Amino acid sequence: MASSGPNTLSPRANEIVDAARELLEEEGSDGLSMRRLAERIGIRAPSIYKHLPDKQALENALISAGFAELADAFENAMEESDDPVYAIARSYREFARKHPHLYRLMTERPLDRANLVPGAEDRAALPVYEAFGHNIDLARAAWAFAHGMTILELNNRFPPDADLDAAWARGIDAFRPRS
Amino acid sequence: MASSGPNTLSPRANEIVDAARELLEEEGSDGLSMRRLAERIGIRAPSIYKHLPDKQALENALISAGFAELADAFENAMEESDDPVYAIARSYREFARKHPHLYRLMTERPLDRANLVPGAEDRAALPVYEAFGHNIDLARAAWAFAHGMTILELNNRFPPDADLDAAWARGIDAFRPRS
DNA sequence: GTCTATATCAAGATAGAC
DNA sequence: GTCTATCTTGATATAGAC
Repeated sequence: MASSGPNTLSPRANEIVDAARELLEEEGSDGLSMRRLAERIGIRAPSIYKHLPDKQALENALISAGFAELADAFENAMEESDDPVYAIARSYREFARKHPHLYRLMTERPLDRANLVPGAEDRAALPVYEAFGHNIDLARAAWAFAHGMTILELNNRFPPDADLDAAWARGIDAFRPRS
Repeated sequence: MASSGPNTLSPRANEIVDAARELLEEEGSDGLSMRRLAERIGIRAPSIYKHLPDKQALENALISAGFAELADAFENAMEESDDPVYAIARSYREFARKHPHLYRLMTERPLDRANLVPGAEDRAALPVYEAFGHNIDLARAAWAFAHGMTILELNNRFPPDADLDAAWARGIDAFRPRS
């Protein structure tokens, strides 16, 4: 039977979400308005509401997709590396660099968890938990470090001459299980 | 001679900034509009512009004050403790908990450094640098950890049952210089 | 599935009188 | 130093016709 969950969108709705993703990545959250999105598709803003209930639903679809992609990246990285901590850190940083506006959307506000694709967040979290030896406190601390580095860089908070590779390396080293 | 720097505000302007601080702390950045600020003071919004050039100037004054207070907190904490890393981390977390909306304002966007009170940011950064043995990469990584923990908590990103004290402790431990 | 027209709201900022 | 009046912009969203 057909699911009525938040992940089931009509084909047309999916086209709109795809366009929203492009708009988001090009112009950031501020550029992602219903009007501008409609303009890009070639329709009028009110028409969007025939396919998606509101803007929150649009953002939830983008965020869910983001978590799925991040989970893919983590899983691939873990397979190809014998240094899990480094693999996770590098793919986290890479994801954020590649999709800075999506990353912001995914992290800057509370999640509307009830309306995300079920399991998407957990699937992304699991490889992190595993990479840190199932130590939940360590995994959370390491995530905080990675998010802090990422968002402070996106917000231009480090001096222009700061060696961020070195800071990342120092942090990764700090969180690596000690022999 | 009188300075014409960004830190010289008229007495009336300072009253307005004080009211803005209250409004910010009570209602967050979204509540801090020129109209609502004026309402709180008992004047009309356009009158504010006779004392401050624009909203950015208002925010810069708030941010500069925030850095000064954070620097005070760091300096006091360093004096009273023989564990600099812990002292910095605890006072950082305490500042953010006490002034979550100000903390957000101070960290969520690029700084308009040219128009902040000169030296305010540096004065807050110095104790951090010193606490981490003048290791700039370590200091930056530790800052990223602290900011990540803080902002992820403010954004409600940890599970409700997460033991954040434990995650903080684990992170602080990771960044403490090893014997 | 898309349209026009509109409701509703709120923001930052300026001109010019008093 | 404050006022009224106004400009300009832009957002989400709904009603109802086609």
